[in-house]
Amino acid sequence: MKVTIHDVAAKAGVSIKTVSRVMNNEPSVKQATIDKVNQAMQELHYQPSAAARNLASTKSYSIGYIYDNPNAYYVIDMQRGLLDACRRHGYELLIHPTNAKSPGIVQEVIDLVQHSRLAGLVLTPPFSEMPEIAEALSSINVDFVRIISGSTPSPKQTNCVLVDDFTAAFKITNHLLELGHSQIAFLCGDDEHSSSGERLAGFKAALTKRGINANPKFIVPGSYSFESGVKGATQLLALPNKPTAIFACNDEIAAGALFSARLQHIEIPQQLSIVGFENSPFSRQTWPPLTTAHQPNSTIAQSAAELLFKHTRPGSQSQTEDQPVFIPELLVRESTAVVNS
Amino acid sequence: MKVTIHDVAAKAGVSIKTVSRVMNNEPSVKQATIDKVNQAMQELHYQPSAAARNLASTKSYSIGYIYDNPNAYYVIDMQRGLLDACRRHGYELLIHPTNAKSPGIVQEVIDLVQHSRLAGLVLTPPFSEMPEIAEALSSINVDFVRIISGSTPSPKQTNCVLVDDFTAAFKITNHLLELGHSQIAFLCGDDEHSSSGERLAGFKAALTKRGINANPKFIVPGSYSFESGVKGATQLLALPNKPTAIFACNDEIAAGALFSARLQHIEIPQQLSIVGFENSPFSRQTWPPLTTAHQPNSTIAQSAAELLFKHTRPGSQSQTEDQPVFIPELLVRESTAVVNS
DNA sequence: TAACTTTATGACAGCGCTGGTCATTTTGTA
DNA sequence: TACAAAATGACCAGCGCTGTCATAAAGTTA
Repeated sequence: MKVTIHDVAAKAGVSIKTVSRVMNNEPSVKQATIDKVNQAMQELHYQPSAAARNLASTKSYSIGYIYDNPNAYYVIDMQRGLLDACRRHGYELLIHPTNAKSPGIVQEVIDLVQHSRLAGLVLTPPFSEMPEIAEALSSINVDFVRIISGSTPSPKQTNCVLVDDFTAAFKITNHLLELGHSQIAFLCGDDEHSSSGERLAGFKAALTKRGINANPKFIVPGSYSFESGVKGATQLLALPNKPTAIFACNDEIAAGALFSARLQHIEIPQQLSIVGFENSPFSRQTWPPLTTAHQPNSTIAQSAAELLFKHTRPGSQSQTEDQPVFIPELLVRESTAVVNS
Repeated sequence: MKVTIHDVAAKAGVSIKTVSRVMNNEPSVKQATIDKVNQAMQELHYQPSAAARNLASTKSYSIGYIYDNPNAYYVIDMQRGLLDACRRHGYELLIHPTNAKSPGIVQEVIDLVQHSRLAGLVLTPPFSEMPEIAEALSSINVDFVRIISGSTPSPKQTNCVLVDDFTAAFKITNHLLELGHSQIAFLCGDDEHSSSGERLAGFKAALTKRGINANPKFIVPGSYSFESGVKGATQLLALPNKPTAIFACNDEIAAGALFSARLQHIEIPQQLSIVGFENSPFSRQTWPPLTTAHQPNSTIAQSAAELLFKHTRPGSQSQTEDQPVFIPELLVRESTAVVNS
């Protein structure tokens, strides 16, 4: 019925303490024993009780995920990845949607951590980019992993999982360049999100490499929303020399741009190519479906959780503090075509 | 530092057993004692250890939300509502995304409940409509609340929160009728989801009331997906006598229908009106934005959680088993217009 | 092969609380 | 004043796990 550590121990023919050792990958366990125990755990579908571990141990077995992201698909994917990692390690996940801009946010986070005795926290934008949160967490000695935009592991930014928006944007831009476009506009996301800056930098780098210098009028500030895409594209398409392609900082913006183009009876992709970023379901449900960059959010989340567990677990000391890097991949669909000059 | 039940007992000058009695509001405790203990708890900022209680007690202090819904916005809204209710009552929320069609799903749910010692479960479609889940849960004596499609509280279906898809669909159809449409087609969602049936029934009822009998060719089976919408609409628009309006069972289907119409250069809403259902963000990000029905998911979720707590708490016995009913509201946007005959 | 050092494993006591069983004290009532 | 009823405490087991320390198995040396 309910399988406990005793069942596993019995099945593996060892003591419960040894099972515990394996779970916590403590040293001094023979490989053969580890295998035996692992197999028993698998066969019995054993799941350690977080409650019991929390009670018995000084350390805690739950981690938190704080978020304030309007993109539900992103959040759901993150949750799934975190949950998977947690299940594997017998941790619990505490989700905490909140408002990042609330004045008492730092205290709120501290209270949450202390009250729920969290082992650590996973932070995504905007929280991962708020220095005050990182400071507060450090000051109360709580582990956390940040998922941030960046291309190169830096020794200063430890405990991070990087999403290489720069390189992905570079590749997307190259795709456009290869289709013959040179008049490419860029619709920015929110300034506060560094992902927007990274993507813009990748965009510019690709242009520069081809000897094209970006037309300043083609770089439109905005935010990560459909509305912003509509507005930005409308502005661009009113220009005397229109761009032949638009790089939108995410799929929602791209969908907005698409919308705006439609309003003006501009055919996509014949008269205008549009690319998005993220591969959110939106990108598949526009007409035409968007060329975009796929971000493996669930995998990224898992990786973040694993990193957190590694911190928390003194047993498996990581030699070098590694910072996984994920590069979103170009996904060509029907919103881009050879330039029509 | 950490204050336990012993500290409270000492401060209040009673035994730990009495403190425990107060916390669990067991009978046979004098009011004066209750007050003394409560005061001690307050002064010490005592917070009972959820871990210890969960471990020691047969009852539990967390509820679960099992879901398998491709619609991330729906899930996020539900989570938020549940979380709010949990916070108010000092419960924890355990989220469990899974695959409803997996063969071992019933066992999985049972394992989850037993392993995590859940006080109860909130079920949304498709789980809320799976009799085997309800039976399994009843058999192991676990409380649960189902969010289901239905218009009238039935004494048989207890512990339910109802979403009145019938009435909402009736209203939407009326909107179309008022615009002069009589040739209205219906794109169904999944057969298994009763919401699809309810919406279809509401649709038919509205037609019947106007003395129109639904053309059987205009009722197209399908599923809750973009692809299904594309397919269904394509089929409809190939008919010799095309419909002048399409009622899609949800926004995704509607988006697919929109897509299909676009492919055939049919102008929306001039040549064809399309309505969706749900008011998901999709519906705002199509061109044109969809007329749809808004479902207050977060509020519905809160209501479900409250109902669950009421069950769980023997203290506040509800006189009549109430079944809250929510009616999604018509939201007119630009995908519908007066019929062009 | 004895003597000794490592390594691997097990026995056992708790973590903070609940739930049960009785014994005891404090009330209320006739 | 006597007695039943209500309120409280004392005590124990145990939830499922971890931490500590003792012990057994394996490896090493002379």
